[in-house]
Amino acid sequence: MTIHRSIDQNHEHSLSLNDLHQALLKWFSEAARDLPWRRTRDPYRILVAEVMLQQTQVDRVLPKYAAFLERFPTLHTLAEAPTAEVIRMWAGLGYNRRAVNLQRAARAICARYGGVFPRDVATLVTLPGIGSYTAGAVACFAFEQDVAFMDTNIRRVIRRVFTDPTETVNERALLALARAALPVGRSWMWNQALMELGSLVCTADAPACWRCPLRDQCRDYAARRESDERFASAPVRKRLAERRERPFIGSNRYFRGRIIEALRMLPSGATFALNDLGPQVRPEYTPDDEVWLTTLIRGLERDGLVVWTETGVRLPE
DNA sequence: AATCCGGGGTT
DNA sequence: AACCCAGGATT
Repeated sequence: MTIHRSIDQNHEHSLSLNDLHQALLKWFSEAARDLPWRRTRDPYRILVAEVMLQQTQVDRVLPKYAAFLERFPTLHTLAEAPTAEVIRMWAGLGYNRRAVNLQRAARAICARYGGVFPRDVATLVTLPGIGSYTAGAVACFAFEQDVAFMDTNIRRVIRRVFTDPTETVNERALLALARAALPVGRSWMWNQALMELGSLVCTADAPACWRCPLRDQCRDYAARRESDERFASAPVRKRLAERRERPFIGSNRYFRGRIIEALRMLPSGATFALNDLGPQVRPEYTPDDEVWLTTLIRGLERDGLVVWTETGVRLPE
């Protein structure tokens, strides 16, 4: 089935893609949150926001975003700052590799492109920590290009509105649908609106269809209205109990975070001796745990998050 | 395709 | 306790 047939099929009842654009863009202009990264087209500020927002909720990013930009107001200030300082400003956001990669990207832009921000997706994806989503988001939100990209919100909205609820659709097909649905010239607002809708209305479970501007044009809503029992019962889609998430406390990730947090407390340049770091990170630490600790440190070292010398462990300068 | 990578909030 | 979240990189 072609993309256009698939989209047209949604609107066989006299509703066109243009109506879909109108409905969502109108809703966005009325309901959108006032978020700082929507008030700028500075590619540096857009990039910082997009990296922070990777797997991290808006409410948690907001205060960190302001502080980070105050400390590193431009691409150059970030590129020239000590990495330790960048990692410190990342506290509370998690996935600390993002901080290192963000600075590496800033340095690469300065080194490779003379500080001139790349505009096209193909170049952006070559930068560290920038994948297909972030590259598309920067191209669209900073340079207002008509590009489609997938994040968890856009993916969910596109699937519900455009695809058969009984079928599974792969990523490539979803991206093709998103591309075909772009309103040329207004993709900035369109992509923002898709994300805002997925975040505020078309949520993962218990979507608020009654206040959705796309309700009458949504295949998922139509299907669930057909079988009203499923529509009435609250959980739309029960999580399958297979492959459950592993406990976080005690995990590798947990202790990596503890190590970085301990190192952040140190004055700049100071190192943490291995025998002091162990008990700081894990109260019941004994010398027998040294292999366990050094394995963690090697992993952090590989990610560029720590430096390990004879005197001990510290954040990279 | 799976797994790893933080950590806080929600249910 | 399980699940979610403006993903990316590695294997």
